[in-house]
Amino acid sequence: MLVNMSERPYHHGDLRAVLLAGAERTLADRGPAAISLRELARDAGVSHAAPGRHFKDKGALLDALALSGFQRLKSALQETTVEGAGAGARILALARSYVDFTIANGALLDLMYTRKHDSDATDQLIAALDELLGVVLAPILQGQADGEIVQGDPKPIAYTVVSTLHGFAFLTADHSKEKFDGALPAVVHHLLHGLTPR
Amino acid sequence: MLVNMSERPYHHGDLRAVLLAGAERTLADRGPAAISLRELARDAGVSHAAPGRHFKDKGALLDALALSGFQRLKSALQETTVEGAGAGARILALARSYVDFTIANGALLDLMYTRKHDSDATDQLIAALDELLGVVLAPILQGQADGEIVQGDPKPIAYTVVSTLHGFAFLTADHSKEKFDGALPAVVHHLLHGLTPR
DNA sequence: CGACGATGATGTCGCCGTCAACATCCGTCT
DNA sequence: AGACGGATGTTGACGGCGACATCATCGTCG
Repeated sequence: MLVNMSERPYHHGDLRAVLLAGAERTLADRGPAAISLRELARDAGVSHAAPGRHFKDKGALLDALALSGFQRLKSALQETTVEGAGAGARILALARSYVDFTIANGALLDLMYTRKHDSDATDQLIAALDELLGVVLAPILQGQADGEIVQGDPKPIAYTVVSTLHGFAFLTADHSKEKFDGALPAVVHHLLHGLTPR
Repeated sequence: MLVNMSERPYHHGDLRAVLLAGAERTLADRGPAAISLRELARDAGVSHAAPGRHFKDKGALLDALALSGFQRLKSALQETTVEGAGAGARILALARSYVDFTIANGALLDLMYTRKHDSDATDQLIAALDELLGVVLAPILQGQADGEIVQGDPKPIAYTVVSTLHGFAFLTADHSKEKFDGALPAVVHHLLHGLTPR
């Protein structure tokens, strides 16, 4: 099972991963329309049809890319641990992570949410999104147990949080970072404490 | 300046609009990747290079499509007038409009937010998004004047509202309508009254 | 050691976007 | 009126692309 990484034998040995990495690079550099299987093959030093062995068609490659994006986003959110802080601080930290990911991987995030609509991996991608929802649900349940989050069905609460995070990250990615980034604490504050006077 | 709409002379007379309409149709039916200038030209009964007279390249057509989407979304939100109701009802109505538009024009909404990232019409598209922000800002100012919305800088409040609307609409479009649609009133309630106990 | 499945190479097909060169129409200026 | 020029449409060509069929090579396992 050993692979010689310095030479270039008949079999590449790592082609699938190289193609995905190259695709993500062009995605970030020149947009999704610039992703070309043939170009990726050239860059990998492989024939123009070789990618077909690893991805049924171009869409399958994009799906794999989107899926890896969901996994990384989920990891980023899960690793956002705030030691001993309250529910508000936890949600703010989640929001920061989401925004950071969006800024660092804007085009990838677009792809993640676009591939879901027309793709034969829709089910997998929606499942990945549901896992994201789960990551947000946990701190809410904890917050309810601690009396820091209002009681009631936690799912609509999670929807509210996820909606706001996602929507705000989108605004941040589209406009210049400066314009919105400073607004994040205020937005989370309004999310936590409401828009109506108390 | 009169145009004969029933015959098909050398000059089409309405090609630009026909191309846009056809593109939107394929976008909704078969996704953005299925949009082909040559196919649109065939459907319009015109030569394969004719679209080039109206759109510098394919990207320009997609930009025009996205821009028209922003204009229609803005109109839909502006026409969402709730007679004599409070700020909460106004925001709920805005949310419903946004969700309705998303469900009816999911692929178009994707395009609207994707073209912004890599396009030479980025400025126009961002300006269109800013106008959307303005549509939400107005009811908030009104609500503050009426004492129904918490005082303070209205912009972060508008960001919060827009973020939640956009994010929730996205969730609704991605998952099945049934799963999320019923949650809209609860989400708006949490947005208005906050997540922390009062 | 031989067969087989996985992976890659080569060649081909049709479609696409774009451009250049040419044709036609229409409003406008003289 | 009539010529001109800009806007719009046509024709032909070029290179790139995704997909497929066919052949070549490799590693593995019986």
